[in-house]
Amino acid sequence: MPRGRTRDEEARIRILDATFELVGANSPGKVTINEIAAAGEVAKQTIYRWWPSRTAVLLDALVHGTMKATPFKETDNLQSDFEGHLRGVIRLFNSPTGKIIRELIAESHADETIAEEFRNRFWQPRRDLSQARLQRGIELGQIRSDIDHEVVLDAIYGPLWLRLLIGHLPMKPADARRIVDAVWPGIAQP
Amino acid sequence: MPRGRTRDEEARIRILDATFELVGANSPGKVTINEIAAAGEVAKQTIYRWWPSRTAVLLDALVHGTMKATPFKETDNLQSDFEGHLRGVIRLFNSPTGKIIRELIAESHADETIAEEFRNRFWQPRRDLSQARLQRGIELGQIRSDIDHEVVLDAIYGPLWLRLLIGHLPMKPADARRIVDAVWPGIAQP
DNA sequence: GCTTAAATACGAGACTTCTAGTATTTATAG
DNA sequence: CTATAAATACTAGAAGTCTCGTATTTAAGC
Repeated sequence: MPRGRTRDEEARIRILDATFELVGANSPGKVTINEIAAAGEVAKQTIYRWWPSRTAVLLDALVHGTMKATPFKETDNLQSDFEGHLRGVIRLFNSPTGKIIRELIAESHADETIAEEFRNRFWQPRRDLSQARLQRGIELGQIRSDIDHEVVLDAIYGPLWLRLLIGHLPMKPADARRIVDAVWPGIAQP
Repeated sequence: MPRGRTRDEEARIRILDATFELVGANSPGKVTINEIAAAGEVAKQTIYRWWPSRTAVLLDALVHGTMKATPFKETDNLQSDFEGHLRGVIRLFNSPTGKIIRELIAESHADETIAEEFRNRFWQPRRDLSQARLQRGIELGQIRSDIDHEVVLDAIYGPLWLRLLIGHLPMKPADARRIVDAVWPGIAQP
């Protein structure tokens, strides 16, 4: 047991909650560290004692505020499982979470460390989930075995990310069906 | 003919060229206006006389440096036309142009004006090109007529954008074939 | 047990640094 | 005479650092 005052766990949670809420609520512009500190009722230095940068706080807030993975059912109909999962992710992206993701992607451009952490802590776990399901589909003979997993996953989830980041069109939960329908014939076992 | 000294056209080009080169060459971090001014051998105020913001310069530099649209052949084989076009775009995204696009997307997050201009001046023209080709395919009976164009285009080009912006995997020109192959069965006229 | 010292965290806010964008002044081209 | 360009000082705002006083917890001395 280390000596000294212990970390204020409630402060940590207040910081992450405040960050998540501020970024999700405030329109595009940046949320400053001072605002986060004020909203979390915490001194700025308390933030910098535990996080190396503003962006690191954002990333933690994202992971903290989106803990529960979007569910991925496992029925005997793989196609509708994917459709359901995609629909869930679409909903997630249309919530405040979407704004935080956008901001993190933006910041990632200037900070490869954050880019990597984003992939490791947010992107990859979800990716692995879909990937495993795809693999299972192959073993069950529902999916062609000669496909490039990465390309298929990018084709299914890419349109959603594209619309989130470019903003040319909204992405509705109902689009999940269209997307999966468009891609499925190319990957299903004939 | 306007009175007074005329605009220095060479300076304008030096600014755009310098911007394009600096963003493309320098690793992730931001290129500052001062650096651009120095590299273009121009006073900072000369930049702000003609562009409203740093990001506006970036956007002009992108359009200026990527003038020639990636070619879109029109043979009797629509599938391979799409594949060829996608291959071209992949190559473009792997060049310095890719970095400028990433930076612009990042900046767009905090500036909806730029986001809109980016879509209008870079995204939409290319989108329209692909869209027209898709429409033509329908008229020729090669493509199903009941598909959602937007979703199909997002599925074809989404993976590329995804890999550019997330950086989880590189996108090679050879992937163009895999992507189009994956999507095509879902849209081709049976 | 009780007191005290050591170690660490927190709050508050001044301070530093960096960069976008503005303003001013002087020179130069049409 | 008029508008642009160069040079450079200036303003504003935000990230991140530093300092100081205070609070909290463990360990040592008695």
